[in-house]
Amino acid sequence: MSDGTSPFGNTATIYKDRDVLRPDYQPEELIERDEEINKYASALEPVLHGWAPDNIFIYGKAGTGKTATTNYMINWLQHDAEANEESEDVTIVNINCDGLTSSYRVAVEIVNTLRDDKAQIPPAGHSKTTVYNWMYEEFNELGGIILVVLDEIDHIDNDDSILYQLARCESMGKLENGRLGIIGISNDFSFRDSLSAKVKDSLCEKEIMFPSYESGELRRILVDRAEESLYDDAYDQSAIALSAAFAAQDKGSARQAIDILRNAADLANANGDDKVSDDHVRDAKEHVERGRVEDMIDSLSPQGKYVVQAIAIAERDNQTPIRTKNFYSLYKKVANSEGSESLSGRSVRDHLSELDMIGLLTSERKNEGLSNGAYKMHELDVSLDSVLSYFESTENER
DNA sequence: ACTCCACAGGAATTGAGGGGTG
DNA sequence: CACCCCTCAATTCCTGTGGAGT
Repeated sequence: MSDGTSPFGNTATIYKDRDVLRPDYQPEELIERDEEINKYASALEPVLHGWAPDNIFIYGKAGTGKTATTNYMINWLQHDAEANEESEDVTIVNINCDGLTSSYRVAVEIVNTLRDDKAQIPPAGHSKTTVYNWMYEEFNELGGIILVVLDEIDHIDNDDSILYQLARCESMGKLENGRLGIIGISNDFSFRDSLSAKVKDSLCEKEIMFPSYESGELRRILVDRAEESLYDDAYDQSAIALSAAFAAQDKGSARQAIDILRNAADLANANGDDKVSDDHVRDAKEHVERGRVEDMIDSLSPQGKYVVQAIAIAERDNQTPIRTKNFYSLYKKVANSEGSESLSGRSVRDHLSELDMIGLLTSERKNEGLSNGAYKMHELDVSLDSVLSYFESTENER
């Protein structure tokens, strides 16, 4: 198609500012989170008087504005602290714990964000104590008030010693020069309970719960974003309402609602249509769902993928919900046919419960007493088509 | 009320693989 | 180089559990 005309085709656009619909966009104003902002403000307010902040634990499902609200709050906090003579220097250490599965890794990440490029430390090799000591050195050098934000804190499994270290470093005399506050952000409601008692008490001094958005709230958020990002006559109100309704029906996630709208607008743009319509939104929803499923499966280990493949086969053959025992023999066939050894039943149970956690499938506990005992029934929790098409397309790559 | 099935899922361990220090 | 620290997927061993059967 190199005929001398621009490969970008028609450059007319329905977008005023497409960045507003990108997932990493930080809005200047937050809608529908007033109550949470108030609670947040009262927990952080002591900082402005030079006092130590409370530790804050934020929880709520994905896409409920936890991260956006946190960024909003710390921006204001730094702004006001600079303007206020009474307050000390405020340093924010913003860590996303995604991919940081252990206390050790989190400590390494904290040290590395505070150090310059030359003095970075590797993700393994040293002892935990060494890394903690380096971390305290960095804190002491900074002084003032240090706020450690740990986003997706639930990704740290088992060992919560980093949280203990951070929560208690003042009382253990490790921090001589400054005050430290922790903001923990979690999607997972059960994470709080899985913490050891001593960590729970100190980390959760203030708790703020972010409820899922309802359809009406999502619509107001979307209307606001649409006004900023799209030209007035480039979308139907019903398309906005439909995007909001889809997202509300699923998880009540604002991110998802905005994703759907952006994809719909991209579709309209690519087709050369001058308006985002309901049909674009419907197609976009399919596309977003498919992408989400692909991302989830992509992130799994090879064995995790066989488990997904097996549950999809069970679903296709109308065998779901399927009992763990029956699933296990099906899984073994799948793994073997893919040329792999099969895992023990115990490991497959672990994979199943992990897939339940991330939302690819759902498991229901049953119990039929003496004859049938206690067991679980599993079935797919996402569209079968998107899972099957994932495996068909990776099949072709080989 | 008590037993007992057939699993669920916690705990400890292993072995290969990332990296460190002297 | 020898020896140490941390990680990750998986294994083995084991205790917990809720209701049908007695």
